[in-house]
Amino acid sequence: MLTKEIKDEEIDFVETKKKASPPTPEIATSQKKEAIFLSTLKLIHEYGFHGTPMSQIALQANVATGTIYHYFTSKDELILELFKYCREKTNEHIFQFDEEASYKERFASVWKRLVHYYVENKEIFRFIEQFYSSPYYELMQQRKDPSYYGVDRMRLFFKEGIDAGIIRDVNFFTLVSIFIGPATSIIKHYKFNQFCKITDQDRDDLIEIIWNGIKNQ
Amino acid sequence: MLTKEIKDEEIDFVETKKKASPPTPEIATSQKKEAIFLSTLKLIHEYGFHGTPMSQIALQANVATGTIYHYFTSKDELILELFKYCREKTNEHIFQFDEEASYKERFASVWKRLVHYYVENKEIFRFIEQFYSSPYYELMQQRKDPSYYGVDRMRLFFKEGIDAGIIRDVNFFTLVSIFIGPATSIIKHYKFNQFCKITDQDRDDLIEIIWNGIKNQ
DNA sequence: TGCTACCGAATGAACGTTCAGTTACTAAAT
DNA sequence: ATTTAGTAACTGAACGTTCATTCGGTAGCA
Repeated sequence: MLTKEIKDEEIDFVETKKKASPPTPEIATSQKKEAIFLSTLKLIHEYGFHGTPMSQIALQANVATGTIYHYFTSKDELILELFKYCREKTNEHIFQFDEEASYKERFASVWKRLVHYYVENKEIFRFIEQFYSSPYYELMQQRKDPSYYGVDRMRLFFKEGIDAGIIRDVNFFTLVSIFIGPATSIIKHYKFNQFCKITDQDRDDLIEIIWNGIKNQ
Repeated sequence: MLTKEIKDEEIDFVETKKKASPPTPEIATSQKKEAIFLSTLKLIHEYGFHGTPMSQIALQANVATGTIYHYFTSKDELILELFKYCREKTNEHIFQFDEEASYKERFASVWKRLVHYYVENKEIFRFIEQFYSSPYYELMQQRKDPSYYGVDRMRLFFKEGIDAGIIRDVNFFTLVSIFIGPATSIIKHYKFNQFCKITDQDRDDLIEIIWNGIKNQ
C-alpha cells in the first residue's frame, strides 16, 4: 500500500513495532498510546477541545482512527486519561528539591519549577487549564479515582511549614490558591503577549511577594 | 400555529414586542440578544463550548435558530461578543468603591467585590475562564479592539498605589497576577468541592496575605 | 488456533449555517 | 383615514458537512 509506505517514512518519534519488543507491558505507556497523547495535546493547544477531531489526532499520531479506540473507549475517555497523564508528569517534575535546603528555599524551588515547567510545556499548561474550566473536570470527580496523591503531597508540604511555625496557619485551599493562582495567572498573561517573556526578575518578585504574604510575620 | 402559542406562554424574561416600544435602539442591548447571551452562558456553564449547539441556544432563549444569525454572523462571533459583554459587566461591578476610603481599603474592596461577583455569577466566571484558556482569546486579540478600558483602569489603580509609595513598584503583570490569580484559583477550588463554600475567614485571610505581600514593608 | 494490535472505509447522527418565507411595524402616498 | 410599499425582525425546515464511533478484516505472534 502506498499510503502505508509514505507513513512509515514520516514516522519520527514513534518507533516501529519490530524494534522494541515489549518486555514489560503496561509498565511503560505503550508508544502508540503516548503518540496519541502527544498528538492530542498538540492539537488541543492549537484548536481547543472543539476543533480537534479524532481523525486529526490519528493523523498527527501516525495511527489509524480505529487504533485510538483500541486504547480508549471514547474521546471523553481519552481526554480524561490525558489529564491524569499530564498531572502526573507535572507533579513528578516539580517535587524535586534538595532535602537539605531550608523550607523557604524549597518553597521557592517548587514554585519556580512549576512556572518553568508550564512555560516550557505550554501544551500541557494549556490543556490542564482548559480541562479545569470545562465540564470534564466535574465528570472526572464523579468517577472517584483514588490514584492521585499530588494534592496530598502539597498538603503535606504546607503542613510541614505550618507545624514548624514558618508559614501562616490558614486553610489548605487558601494556601493552594496563593501558591498556584499567581503562577498560572502570570503564565497566561505572558503567553498572550507573545512579544515579551517572563523575566527572572518577574519570577523573583512574585515568589517574594507570595512568601512575604504567607510567612509568619 | 400550535407551536407558536405554546411558546408565547413559556416566555418569562423576554417581553413581547408590543409592550416596550424601542425608544433608543442600540443603546440598550436588544432583549432577544440579551436572551441569547444568557442562554449561551447557561449552556456553556453546564456543557462547555463543545456541547452547546446553536439549536439548544435558540431553544433556551425562546428564539428560532435563524434569529441568532440575525444578531451574530457566526457562532464564533456570538462567543466573542459574549465575552465582551461579560467583561464589561464584571468591570462595571467591581470598580465601585468609596472614593474617600484609604488605598488599602479600596484595594481590599475591589478584590472582594471581584470574588463576590464571580461566586454569585458562576456562569460568567466559568465562561470567562474557559474563554481565556481557549483559542478564542487569541482570535480576539488578532482583531484589535480598542474599546476596552478595563485593563487601563486596573493599571491606573495600581499606579496610584505605587506612586504613593504604598505598594511595591513591580511589573504591572506581576501585580495583576498576584491580585487576580488567587481569586480565580480559590473560586475554582470551592466550585468543585460543592460541599463547602468560601467563608468570610477565607476571603479575609487571602486578601490579607496578598496585601502583606505587595505592601511596601 | 487464538489472540492482540492495528487498520481505514463506512455509517449515521449531530451540527452550523442558509434561505425562502412570514410577521410587525413605519412612513410615505392616496 | 386608509392604503401601500418598504424594511427589519424573526421563523424553522432543509442542506451539506463534519465528526465520533463501528466493524470487517489483516498482520504478527504464542
